[in-house]
Amino acid sequence: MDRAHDILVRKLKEHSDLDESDVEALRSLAKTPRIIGPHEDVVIQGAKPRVSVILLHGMVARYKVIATGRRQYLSFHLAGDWPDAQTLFLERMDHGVCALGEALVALVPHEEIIALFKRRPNVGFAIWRETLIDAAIFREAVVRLGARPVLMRMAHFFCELYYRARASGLTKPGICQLPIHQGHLAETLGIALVTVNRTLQALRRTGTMEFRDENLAIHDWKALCEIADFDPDYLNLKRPGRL
Amino acid sequence: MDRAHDILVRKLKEHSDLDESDVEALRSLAKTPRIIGPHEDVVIQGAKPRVSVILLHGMVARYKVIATGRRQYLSFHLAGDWPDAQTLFLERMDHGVCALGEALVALVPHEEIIALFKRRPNVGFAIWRETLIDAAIFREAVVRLGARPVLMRMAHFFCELYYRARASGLTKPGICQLPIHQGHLAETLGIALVTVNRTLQALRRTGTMEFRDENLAIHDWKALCEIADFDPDYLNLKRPGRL
DNA sequence: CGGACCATTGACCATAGTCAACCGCCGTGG
DNA sequence: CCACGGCGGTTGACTATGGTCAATGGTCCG
Repeated sequence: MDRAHDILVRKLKEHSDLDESDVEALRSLAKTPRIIGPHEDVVIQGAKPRVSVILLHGMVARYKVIATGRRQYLSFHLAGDWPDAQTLFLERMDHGVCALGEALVALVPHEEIIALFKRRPNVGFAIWRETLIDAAIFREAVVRLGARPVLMRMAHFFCELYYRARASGLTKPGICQLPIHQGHLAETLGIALVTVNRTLQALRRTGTMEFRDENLAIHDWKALCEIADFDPDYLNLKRPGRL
Repeated sequence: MDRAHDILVRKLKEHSDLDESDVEALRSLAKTPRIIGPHEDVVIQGAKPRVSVILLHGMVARYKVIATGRRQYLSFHLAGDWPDAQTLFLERMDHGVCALGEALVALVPHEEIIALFKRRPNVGFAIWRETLIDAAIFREAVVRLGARPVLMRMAHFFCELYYRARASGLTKPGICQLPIHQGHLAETLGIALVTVNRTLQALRRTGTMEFRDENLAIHDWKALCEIADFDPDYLNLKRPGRL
């Protein structure tokens, strides 16, 4: 699980400073690998996990199901993300986590992590920061759903995902593979499936981006950001990386 | 500022265990009081504050303004809340905080708080938990905006606010004073002002609640929760308190 | 008394939702 | 081998929810 360690450290360094001893301490954490099949749940809504999940490969999504049966996706996660970090201090999962394509995760026991925080507060602060960025992403999702018209909403969603993927080195220039289907978009953006389809076409017609067959192609990043009113500040990444 | 200390400790104890020394350590924090006028900003979007805000009295709201000029409220805060706790580890405010009615806050220097975490990890964990509950509330807001029809959405909003106010002892039985106007509701729930008005009327007609003149009256809590599909689990409060 | 602000109402409109059919691709099994 | 079924995506016709625009009323305050 040395690869797990590298991915985790790389991600935390996107926003936090870690010294040699911090990195060393993170290496010492027990990391149990697990493969998750497409659409399989990694964490069940309502569970009380005693381990945390670090995503090593693939994509997972967090979601809630409400009484009407409708599913709402909350966020999408890429390699290095820690999609259930909040279980460190919130006992019960208020949502589920599922894999989109096939995913590889590492499981780390809570007690080890918390013991580590006491030894090395800086590691705790880095992970705390990770959870705060997570919250910042939710805030932006609130704005997206509450204040942005549909075209802008979808454009903004793709901007965020592309930007984050790029910061983590998961893109080819202008291209990004995402195991996301139109149904996921509907349940993320709060619109009907047919509207997703029509809005994707409208986005294609702008000439700025194209999403089909699980592939996102960015043709004109700057113009797309204009359409989306996208400003990556809220992601709090240290090295913006020119796009 | 002893009152500030009491309010803060009381709030943290809604979800976390603090021992005598923890409480004592929190008492030692410097707390500078400040009065905020109605609609005045407590924290400006884009600022890089070196102090954190603890709300002692009144209500504040967090919001973002997007390029179109539309304002989206993200959350509302009651006495004891720590509306900008994330500035402890995220340098730049991605949103603003404004007072609704008149509000009283206490300002606490970041450096003191962070030094305290190193001495007493448990206090850090309590405040970390506070920020995680904050994130849980944003997640629920995402679901509200993305998945719930308008009547349910508004009912859910009032359920949350009433439940939180009650947990903090800020309600009279079935009654809660909230300095919120219909315009705020529109920019919180992602609907037009006229729709707010009509939906409030629809809610009155259900006989479960009434909101007018800044007063929320709950007539039938259980039925209202049904309409709202409200389940307070996500608030992670220790003592649910029968309603 | 006049103006500002908030709430309310009515008439009309537009965006997105519902319903339903069809296409293309792929994997499976007769 | 090809037929079939399932799934994801696409399209069209119609509907409905909520938005826009505009006017009115009430209350508080200067």
